[in-house]
Amino acid sequence: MSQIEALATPSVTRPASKRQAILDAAKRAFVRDGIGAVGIDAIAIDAGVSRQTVYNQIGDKDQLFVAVVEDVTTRSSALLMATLATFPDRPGDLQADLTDFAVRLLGRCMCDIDGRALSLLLVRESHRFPELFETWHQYGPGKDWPALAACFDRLARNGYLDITDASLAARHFMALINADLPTDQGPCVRPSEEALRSTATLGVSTFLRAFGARP
Amino acid sequence: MSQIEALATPSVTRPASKRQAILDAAKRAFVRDGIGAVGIDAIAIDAGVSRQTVYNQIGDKDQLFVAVVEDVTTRSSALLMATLATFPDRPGDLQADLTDFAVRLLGRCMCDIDGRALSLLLVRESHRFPELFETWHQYGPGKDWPALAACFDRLARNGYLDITDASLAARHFMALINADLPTDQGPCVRPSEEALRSTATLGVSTFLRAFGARP
Amino acid sequence: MSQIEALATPSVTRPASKRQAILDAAKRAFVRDGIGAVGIDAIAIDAGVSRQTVYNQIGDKDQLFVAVVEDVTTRSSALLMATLATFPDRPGDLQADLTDFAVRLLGRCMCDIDGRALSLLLVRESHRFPELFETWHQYGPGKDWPALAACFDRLARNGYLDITDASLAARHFMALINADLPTDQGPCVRPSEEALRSTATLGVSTFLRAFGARP
Amino acid sequence: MSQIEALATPSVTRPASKRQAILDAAKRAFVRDGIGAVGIDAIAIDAGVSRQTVYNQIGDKDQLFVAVVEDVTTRSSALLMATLATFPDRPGDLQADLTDFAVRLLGRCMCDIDGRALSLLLVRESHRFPELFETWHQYGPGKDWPALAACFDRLARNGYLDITDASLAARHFMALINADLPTDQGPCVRPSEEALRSTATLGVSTFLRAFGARP
DNA sequence: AATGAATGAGTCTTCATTCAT
DNA sequence: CATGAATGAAGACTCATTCAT
Repeated sequence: MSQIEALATPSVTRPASKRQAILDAAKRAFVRDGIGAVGIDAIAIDAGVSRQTVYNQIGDKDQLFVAVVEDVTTRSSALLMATLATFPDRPGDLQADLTDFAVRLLGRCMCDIDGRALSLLLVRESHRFPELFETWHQYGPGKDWPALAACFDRLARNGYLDITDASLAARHFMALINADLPTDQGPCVRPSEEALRSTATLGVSTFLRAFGARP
Repeated sequence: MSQIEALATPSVTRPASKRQAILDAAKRAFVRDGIGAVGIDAIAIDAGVSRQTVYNQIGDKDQLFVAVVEDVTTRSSALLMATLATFPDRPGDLQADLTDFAVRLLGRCMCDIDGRALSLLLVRESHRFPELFETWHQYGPGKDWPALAACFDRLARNGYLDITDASLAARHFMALINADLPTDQGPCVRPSEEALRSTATLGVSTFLRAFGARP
Repeated sequence: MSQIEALATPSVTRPASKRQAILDAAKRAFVRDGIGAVGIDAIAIDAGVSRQTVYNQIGDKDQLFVAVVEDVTTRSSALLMATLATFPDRPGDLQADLTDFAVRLLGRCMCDIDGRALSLLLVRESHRFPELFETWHQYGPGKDWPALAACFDRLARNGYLDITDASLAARHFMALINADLPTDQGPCVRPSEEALRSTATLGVSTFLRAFGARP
Repeated sequence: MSQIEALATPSVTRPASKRQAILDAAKRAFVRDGIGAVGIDAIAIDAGVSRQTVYNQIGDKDQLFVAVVEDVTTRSSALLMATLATFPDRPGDLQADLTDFAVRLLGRCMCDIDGRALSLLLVRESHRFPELFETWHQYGPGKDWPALAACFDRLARNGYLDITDASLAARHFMALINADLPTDQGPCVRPSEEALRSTATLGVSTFLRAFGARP
């Protein structure tokens, strides 16, 4: 929030941000404990608001879950698209630039620890939220791999890669750069920058051994 | 149980198998709904026993969870080791034999849908079962990748692969053959045999592009 | 049981004594934990019989309680009457003989730890066992103070005491010799013989200071 | 609460008194039925609050029991000390003044019907509340008999009694004035004022026959 | 007679939700 | 908006009792 905005809302800056505080607290609680094991009170306290405010602003627990999923989906989707925009279409140093991109992607995908846990939650509770589940399937994480495939397609057309199936290359790229990340390593363990770069380097290296253009 | 055994034990096969029936039902329920959302009654009904029998045979919910984890760990670990024993050390057709092995591995790893979901559960509830978590970390799934690495090391020494880090090769191999499997695709979706073979073929293909020995 | 009886019942000596074993175990459990907190299983195990035998021999929990109360009432009443029969009507040494009698009485009244606890139980559950409560009130412990009063009346008539109300003397005698006994001192604490004799001596001493015949 | 206070606090006297209402209801229920046979719901209804309020204000059943014991201990101890302060150190009419004091003491000791029953409960459940049991043993009822003994000691020094062991006199005094009170006479039977005076008169009479100073 | 299991009831405890202040 | 309380509905766990073996 800018200073001007802060000045414009003298003492009641919250009304808008309270909703976000609730959503953040709820997200944390949901991914940490699961949807059924969280108490509304705990969320309210963590968000610094009263229980009633949760009900006033958002509604009951199911509505809260829906709101959290929508919030996270929107945010992480935008983040992912923004990251894809940094794909090196015409790299100077293919190995180095692709590794940098992979590090950026992982750095975001790890903020996706939340998104990932939410996905599992959503799958688990899919029978209770069929519409949300559908929406998420269509506009959710899967929808973005085609965008990544397009990136690799451009890179191949530019002569940097030797691939026939850009979609497959995208999937294997993702698999390789994620290979060393401990996906089940317990809650809230954000890997260090070095770990990210290490696994990205190794993954890109293998990727290029398989798909790098050969003279 | 063979037909002969079935005939030999007309009506009293249960006493021993009731425990197993409970564990199986509990495993299904836990991985489907999470540990907190399952009712003991539902498990008992699913297992075809009475609620009391659950308490008599195993104990309360926590003990039930521990028993399930131990049971699954033991079984899946044995299965994995048995599968690793079929690794093609001296393959006739490298691509084909490695793909067959990958299919076998995936066929077991998918029975490991249970194991995988249990892992997530265990991570989530690790603070409530610290000892179990520790044991599982030491003797659990991670301990077997070194065994796979040893397989690849043998393969490389036999001249079939061009690798310097067998452990890395093992990790990337696993990542590639799992790349197309929808890990979060909802509960209990066992991929078809064709899907398994397809993803295995693609994964092994890329793997060999990267690490196959070149003449 | 005599040897002949033992021979007559070769391997099934219990059928008769099992009932008593159950009643004893039930009594212990009831006075220790209260009627509601006891499990039939615990009683059965303590009695060394199976749960079914309890139901076969006696019936459900209420019938078990009734049987225990009747058993204890019968036994302790007989014991008390037998003890009263040893009252020193014509003592050689009034102080000493009365003290000996008090010690005997206390020794029985303390075995009556059970009886006492049962009384409290019966009072507490009186609304559930109205007939038993009535019977116990009529034939129970209260019915015996008149007998003790008669003893003191005889002693007074023989010139050893200076009392006008034998019943009052009996009550005060009981109060005094019980004064130092820790009635609430926790479960199953049987006072030592010395403690019994000490409190009896002090109580009888005060009693005789008040009611001893003066020349 | 005085009329003035009642007027001054029109409708919101509760917040503080709800806790007390719960404790009172719980005390009644515990001493009536025992700790295991009482339902939290019954206590809540009797206290005029909701079940949740019990849990919010105090906690689970064990904490409720602890709170009740502490409350009763504190109150009855204060009451007893206040009553002891009215002991007639220099009585005009020894028999009459001592009887009046005994009546006051009994009137309080009967509020001790609660305390007494609680003692038994505490003894029975002592293994589950070891610390509470210890505390109660140290600061509980026993600690006050020395105070009564000091009263009798003063009375003797002033020439009204002929005793050598003030502590013994105190214990026998208590035993005698309690002799006719039906301690096990069922629940919540508060003796009439006449019964109190009668038993006090008889007890003090015997006490003075034994220990009254003789000219 | 003893064992293991089944059934149904009951209790404790927590939670989501709403209402009054 | 926050606080505290009330309500109703769960679910875990225990128990008494009965059956079948």
